[in-house]
Amino acid sequence: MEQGVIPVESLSGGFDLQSTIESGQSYLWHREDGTTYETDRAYGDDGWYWTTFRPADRTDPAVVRVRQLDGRLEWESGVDAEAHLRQRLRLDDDLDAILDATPDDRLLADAYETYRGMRLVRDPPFGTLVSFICSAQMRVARIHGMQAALRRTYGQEVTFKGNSYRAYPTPEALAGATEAELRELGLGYRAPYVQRSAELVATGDRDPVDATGRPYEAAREFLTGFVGVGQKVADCILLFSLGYLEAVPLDTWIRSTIEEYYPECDRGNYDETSRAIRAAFGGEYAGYAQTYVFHYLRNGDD
DNA sequence: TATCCAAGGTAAGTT
DNA sequence: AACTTACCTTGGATA
Repeated sequence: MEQGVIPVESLSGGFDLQSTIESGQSYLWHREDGTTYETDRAYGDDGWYWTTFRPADRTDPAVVRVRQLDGRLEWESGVDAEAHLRQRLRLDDDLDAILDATPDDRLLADAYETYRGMRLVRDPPFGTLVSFICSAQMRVARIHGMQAALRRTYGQEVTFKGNSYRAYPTPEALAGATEAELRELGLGYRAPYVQRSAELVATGDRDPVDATGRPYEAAREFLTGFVGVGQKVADCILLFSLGYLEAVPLDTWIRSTIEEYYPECDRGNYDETSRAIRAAFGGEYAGYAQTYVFHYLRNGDD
């Protein structure tokens, strides 16, 4: 077994593991005790989270577990996972600099203050694609539960420290699923969207990674070529997986935030409203502002 | 106990 | 191009 410790004080702006993982940006981590996100807000004080990833030099997926305890980020894995974690949890983002670059704004300041240390994630593209296809008209806990069900049903088994885990399903595995099977897992009308989009990836017709490198709005447009992916879900994939930190998904929470705090940004359509709110959120790191505001307001301003 | 409602929207059909 | 409507399921609110 490999393991390591990353001192939180070595990270600019600190780190908050539970907020980062359970703030609705990632559905690909799981609590070691099997409970879903938000069943106990204090879980992150010392609880382990696990996920799987595919190391570049291996064919089989690897498990990695992390927890935050006494200012230390501890990890365990079957492989050396530190580089992966730094990328996956964006540990090298200069949060202090990002905060400094954020517009002087009461709402943003309160949100950043309340959840200091929360970072964006950089999740694997396919899992992010599927997660956010599943997110349509769903609650955070259920979206998370759907991903757990997909792992259990279609994921490759991985053993770590004597325990059995399931890797996130491959595109091939979900492409081979039937709509009826996916409905059995509770995906509802999202079931055919997931199957068809997985098929696009599995056959090579379209890969979410190929959005990378395009200008932001062109990348968003590219992603809407998947089934079940509109502009909002495309923005989530860009922000939470592909590193487009200026992306601001216009979900119900941000729309009501715009109505209450930034009414002049409501331009009546997605494209123009997106441009306006991204400008209000400071442009380059607008997605960071979005994620803090989303988490802050969804938890009731506390 | 029964009914209603909204949940991090998208696709398809209509004007 | 802008505007409706249907869509699965379920936990929590309301009656």
